[in-house]
Amino acid sequence: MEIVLKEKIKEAVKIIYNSDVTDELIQIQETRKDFKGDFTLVVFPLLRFSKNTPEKTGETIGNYLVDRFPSVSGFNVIKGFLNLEISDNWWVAYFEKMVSEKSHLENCQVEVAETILVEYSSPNTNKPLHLGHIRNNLLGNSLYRILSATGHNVVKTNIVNDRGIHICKSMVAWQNFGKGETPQSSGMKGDHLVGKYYVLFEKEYRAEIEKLVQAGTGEEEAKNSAPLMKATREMLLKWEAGDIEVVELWKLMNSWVYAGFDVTYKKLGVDFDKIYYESDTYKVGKDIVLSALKDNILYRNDDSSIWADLTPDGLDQKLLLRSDGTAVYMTQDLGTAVDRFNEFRFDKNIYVVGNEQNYHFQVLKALLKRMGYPWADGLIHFSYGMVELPEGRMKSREGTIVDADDLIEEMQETARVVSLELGKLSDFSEEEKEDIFRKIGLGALKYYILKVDPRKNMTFNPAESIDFNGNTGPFIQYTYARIKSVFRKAEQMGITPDATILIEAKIGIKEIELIKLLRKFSETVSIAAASYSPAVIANYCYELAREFNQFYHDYSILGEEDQAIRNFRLVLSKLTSEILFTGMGLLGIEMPERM
RNA sequence: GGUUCCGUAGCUCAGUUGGAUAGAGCAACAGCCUUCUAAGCUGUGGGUCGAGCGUUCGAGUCGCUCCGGAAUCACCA
Repeated sequence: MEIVLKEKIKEAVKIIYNSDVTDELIQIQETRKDFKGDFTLVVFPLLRFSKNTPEKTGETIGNYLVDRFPSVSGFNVIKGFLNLEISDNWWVAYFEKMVSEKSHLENCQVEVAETILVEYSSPNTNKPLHLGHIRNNLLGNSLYRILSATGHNVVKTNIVNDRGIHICKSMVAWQNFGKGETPQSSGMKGDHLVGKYYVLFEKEYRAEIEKLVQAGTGEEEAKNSAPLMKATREMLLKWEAGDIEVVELWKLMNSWVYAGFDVTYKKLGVDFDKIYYESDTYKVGKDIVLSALKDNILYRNDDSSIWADLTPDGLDQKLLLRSDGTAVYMTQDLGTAVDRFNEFRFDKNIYVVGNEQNYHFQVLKALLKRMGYPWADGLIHFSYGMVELPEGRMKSREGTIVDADDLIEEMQETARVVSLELGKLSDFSEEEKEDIFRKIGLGALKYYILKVDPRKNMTFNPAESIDFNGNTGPFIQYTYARIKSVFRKAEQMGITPDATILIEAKIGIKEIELIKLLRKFSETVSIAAASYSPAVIANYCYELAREFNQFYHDYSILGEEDQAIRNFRLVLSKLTSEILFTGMGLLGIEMPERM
């Protein structure tokens, strides 16, 4: 409609003022709710042609449109804004077209489908997942869904940080203090068990440092010479050398962690097409670094560590291999990127990684370009904000880490309590009830996280549990369940919606408002895909649900006597439920049929 | 100190390329269930959009300066 209006206005300016206008001067937007009308032309930019007041210009163009364009049923001019009213018929016809479309995603398909890798999750195998990882997983997974929905060929990847000095820490701690404890013997989830030893390492390590400092050793010296740290460094060297005993222990402890992660991933509803392990890719990275050294792209320091000089790129010196020859984080990321390109020939490689690593990705891209990989341009750091507590960052030392498994459990528990209180599910089996609690609890959590602009830091207050009223996941799920309920009732009454006889119905204001919102769905998905923002879809779904609830409150659907109107409202409700289902599906949120 | 990001109602957040009187939810208060699910709907109060200057017919949005906060600049990941 906007496009047609633009053409008509162009034509009007041509005929009335004898001038050619460029598209960007014709600004059409939706009319604000407090004014009468559907679309608004901002007339200020056209004053240079009309050489008249904004009011006169608006009126002249308005008159022209009403005379020549039957879909424009009326207009009003307020200040420099020409508010155009579109006829009900046009809206109903448009609605009919929407209903007839096979898929609600039909209109947001990209012209050129790209191969896009989305890397998300990226856990360390030394501790369990926490709230920060939840944001990462939900964003990454939703991004995958959104990009796929617009027609791209998307591959979900995960890089597991399964090697490195931090992994050795939990291994050393387990060796020294573990007494052979296993997930089976302790009854602990594997990732939590390994995490326990990582925490223990830090504790014991600090104690050692303190002892040394008190004995007169310097702080730095103490950190380096503490027996636990020495043991850890030795273990890393042994690991890189392939020492059998170390590798076996490493495999064993990692297997515990993976079993634990799998449970959490499953609960969150995320998965991966291809999992990379740094224990594989760091070697590729090392080779790349060494060959770049040969080509004089890198340099070797006196202590034989290897560096890149990125000062010409406005960056710094960057270490790529330690003096003892072991790899750092950057080394393996180089390897992973090259590995991936060789396997997938991606157009884009999106890293869902927190904004604390902005610098890292700048360096990674600069390095790859320096090394002559032109595809490095396709590397995109999807930099999302941290999840903070009211008092600031989560800190393991202060025990403020919000554990992922605990949080998911709490959410389901809250859903259970609220649902049982409302008591609408009494005729369900225990199993069915649990499934609904799960959907609601996770819906609340996922929506809470995803409705926020991913780029921004967000605050989570553990003291206030996540809400189930207002702008929340359960609110939208509830709206959906309500519509489903209407349809169950309609079936009982022997009424089936008929999408082919809509035009006979007279429609009201709320109904047009709903149609307007439904119409914006595909555009919203396109914007979300282009801006990598699930939040855009979350907020859209909320707006749609709110609008529907108003309609639902103000109008009777099945109680309507006029059959054409009743049918229209049924079809309208049906489309709303489908859009809500699809939209929330892009966020990875399931919808219960009843709640 | 350098670089980057952020500052919108008491709290948590929206605010497409600059457009009209800046919006939601939570919390508070007041209403609405003999009628399709009240996890809902309606209303009231609550704002110098961190501050200032500039560009513009028009700035929460763009530019500059300052204030406040965060991240990063590791032989950590």
